Amino acid sequence: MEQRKSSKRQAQAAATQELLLVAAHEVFAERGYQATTVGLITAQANTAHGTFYLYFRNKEDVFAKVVESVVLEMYDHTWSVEHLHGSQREVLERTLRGYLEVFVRHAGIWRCLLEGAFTTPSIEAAWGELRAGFISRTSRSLAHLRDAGLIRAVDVDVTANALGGMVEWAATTQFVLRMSPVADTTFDETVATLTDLWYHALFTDVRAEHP
Amino acid sequence: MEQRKSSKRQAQAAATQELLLVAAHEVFAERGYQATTVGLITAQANTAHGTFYLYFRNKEDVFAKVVESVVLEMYDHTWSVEHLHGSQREVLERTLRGYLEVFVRHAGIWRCLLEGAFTTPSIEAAWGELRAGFISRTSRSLAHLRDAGLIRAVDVDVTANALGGMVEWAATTQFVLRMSPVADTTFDETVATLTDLWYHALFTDVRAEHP
Amino acid sequence: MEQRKSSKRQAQAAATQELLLVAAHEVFAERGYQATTVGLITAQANTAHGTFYLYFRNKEDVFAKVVESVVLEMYDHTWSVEHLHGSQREVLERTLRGYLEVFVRHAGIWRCLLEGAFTTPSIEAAWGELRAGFISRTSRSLAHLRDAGLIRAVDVDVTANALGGMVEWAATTQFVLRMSPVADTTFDETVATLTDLWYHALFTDVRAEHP
Amino acid sequence: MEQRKSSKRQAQAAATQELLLVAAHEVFAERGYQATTVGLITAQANTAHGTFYLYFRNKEDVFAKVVESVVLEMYDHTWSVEHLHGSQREVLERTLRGYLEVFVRHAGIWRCLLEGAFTTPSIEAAWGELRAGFISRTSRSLAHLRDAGLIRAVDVDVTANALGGMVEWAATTQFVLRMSPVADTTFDETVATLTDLWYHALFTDVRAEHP
DNA sequence: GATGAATGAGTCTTCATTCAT
DNA sequence: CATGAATGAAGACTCATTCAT
Repeated sequence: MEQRKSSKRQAQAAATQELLLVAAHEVFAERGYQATTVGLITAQANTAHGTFYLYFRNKEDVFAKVVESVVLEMYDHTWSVEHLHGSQREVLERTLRGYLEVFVRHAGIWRCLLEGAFTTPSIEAAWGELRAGFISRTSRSLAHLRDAGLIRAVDVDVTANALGGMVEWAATTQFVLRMSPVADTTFDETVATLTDLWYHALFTDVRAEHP
Repeated sequence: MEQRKSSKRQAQAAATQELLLVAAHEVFAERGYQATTVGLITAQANTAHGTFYLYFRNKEDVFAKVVESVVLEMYDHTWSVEHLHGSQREVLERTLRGYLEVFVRHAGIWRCLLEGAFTTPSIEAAWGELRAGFISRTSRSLAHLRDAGLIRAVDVDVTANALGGMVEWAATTQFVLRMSPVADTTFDETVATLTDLWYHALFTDVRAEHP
Repeated sequence: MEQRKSSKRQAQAAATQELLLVAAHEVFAERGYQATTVGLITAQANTAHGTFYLYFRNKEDVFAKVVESVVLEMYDHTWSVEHLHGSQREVLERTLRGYLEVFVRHAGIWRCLLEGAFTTPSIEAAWGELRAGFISRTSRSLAHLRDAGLIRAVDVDVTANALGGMVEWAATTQFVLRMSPVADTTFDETVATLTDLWYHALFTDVRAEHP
Repeated sequence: MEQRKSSKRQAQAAATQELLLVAAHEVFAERGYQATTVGLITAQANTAHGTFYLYFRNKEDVFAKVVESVVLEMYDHTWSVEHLHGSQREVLERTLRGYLEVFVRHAGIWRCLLEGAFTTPSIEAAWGELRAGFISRTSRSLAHLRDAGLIRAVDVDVTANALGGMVEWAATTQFVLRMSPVADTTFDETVATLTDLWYHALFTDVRAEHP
């Protein structure tokens, strides 16, 4: 009897936490990091103000939890040797396209993440970890390709950070900040150009494939 | 006599404004945008709180003034066809090195600018303007080079934004956020790799120069 | 149980709001509109500064709430045809006496209301509404009396505003501003004279009643 | 030589003071008492901020000086026995019309005066003095008329304050506060009704003149 | 588990007034 | 006489966090 009651309570608790998490996601995505207040989150969740503090230490804490899932999804679309079918260039394009699609879908949270990272050390650190994993995986892929003679000999860490960052930042300036002169460029043009730049920057068979 | 009086006054006023500007620069660079308060700035400048409002409308206003000079200096180190002496690659390297040197020197303000841009619409807009100028100049240079047959046919706007952003963001992740795995990469390595990527991504005489 | 909890909470909240309202009333009456600060109100109520903002948007908001009850009470003592028992003159005197008694009791708030009205557009508007209701009712009463041939043919709107205002302003100069030469006139003298003026200004049976 | 210089200086000083006085008048009339700042006055006068304090102790001080002339002009249009030509009623009407014309012309300052009086004790006192003079003169006139048997036996002080206040306040509600229902009444209607009310409230030959 | 009332620290901004030039 | 730079006190408002119920 006690048991059942307790598990019921646990379920209830989990549901409430999820409720708050979803509400937080929505508010963060819409209003940004610092403009989001605990009050707005609980209002969105139809919860009492105090309930928030049963599940999260503070705004930083929820945000970390909201961000994690989103960022993981984004960085999961990493280009990895395992997915190689088709030519290198096609693989590259598919990968970049996948990444950018997720990016556009989560533009609000991404923007909020950048804001939070520049504002709050713990968020900066958390994001740094997630991003490092992504860059390292890219870096290892590049090392494989280099060892296989498919790409030029480059410093794979710096290169992974630079080219990965190129995509990340091009997407941010275009889809989040909507900066000119690229504000009106189409998604496909962007994918094509970024693929092209990655490809020529690294691959050795450039002349062969595009005579 | 009247003249001298007046000019003395003006000099004094200008000095106070400069004092506040320098103080603001220091505080912003050290503590970031939102953590900076008018009180901290006036304390740093050893002026009364109210004095601040004699010279600036509010925090946003000083920040705009602090940022402008810094960003202009940064974006002035743009790569332009006029400076072409030596091989293309050498010009490119010199340009990137110059940009990155200014960048490292002003890392604190740059970080603060990003934070402010993600926080405050007016800062976002102001930075957008400055950056657009920089990207457009790069874009025009690329168009010249392309017309001269020195680089491949690319979408110059997207490319300028992507490659310009690559440098901007690589510098940010490495020198401002100190993210692994590039946190400990040397300045020279970064310059070399970024130059290399730019070069191969665009130039047509790749094989000729590096057989 | 839930119910009782909730209603207890509600009672507590209502009590706090009432506490603040009473405190605000006291401070406003004593110090006037602009000299009253939220800090003074919360100090008087022994609550935290922030508590105030749980129940009121700002000073204007509390003031509106404080004023409403007082002004309604004041203007409720309007002379209306329904209350006619005794001669016209007796009814008139009873009405004016009632109004002036409430007036004297709330002199502090009345003074504050005038100050607020001349200072703050929204208060001016709110007071205007309340007063318009009062004047219109008087106006309608006058129309009835005129149609019944009891008073002379006059522009009832202008007359209601003028004679209503006469009482309002005589009371203000005497009981609020304590202006000479009426500062030391007794309450009863004032009632008598105002009644007399109203009466002769309007009624047709003047000669009959006071030959 | 010293003499001439000094008188020149005095003239200059007087001119500057006048300049500030006029500027203050304009600003007070337009923005009201508390919204007027020393800065606004000096800006309007094209004077340095500090110059103000050479001629006036503070805002209260200028305001007293601005108000005096205006109020005197207003209250000068008092109804006095000396001006009696034509019937009593005609004299009365001319007097009220004159008062209201001045009133409408100075509505801005009048409003400001009321605001200031309810805000600042010294202004209240100063206005009280001026107004007392006006009421007393009216009071004395009424005494004369009463002794001559032209008006009924009334308490002349209370009556002067009440009927004088009736006009003052009717004008305020209509021309300054634009309160309904009299906001759209014409000037002439108001003059006519106020005259009518004064007349019937006091004069003994009512039936004779208007059978 | 949930509630929501209460707290109070922290910042911005205005403006009267002074005083060195 | 005139200037205008500098001062600093004062008050409004927000919001993260706690805790009694």
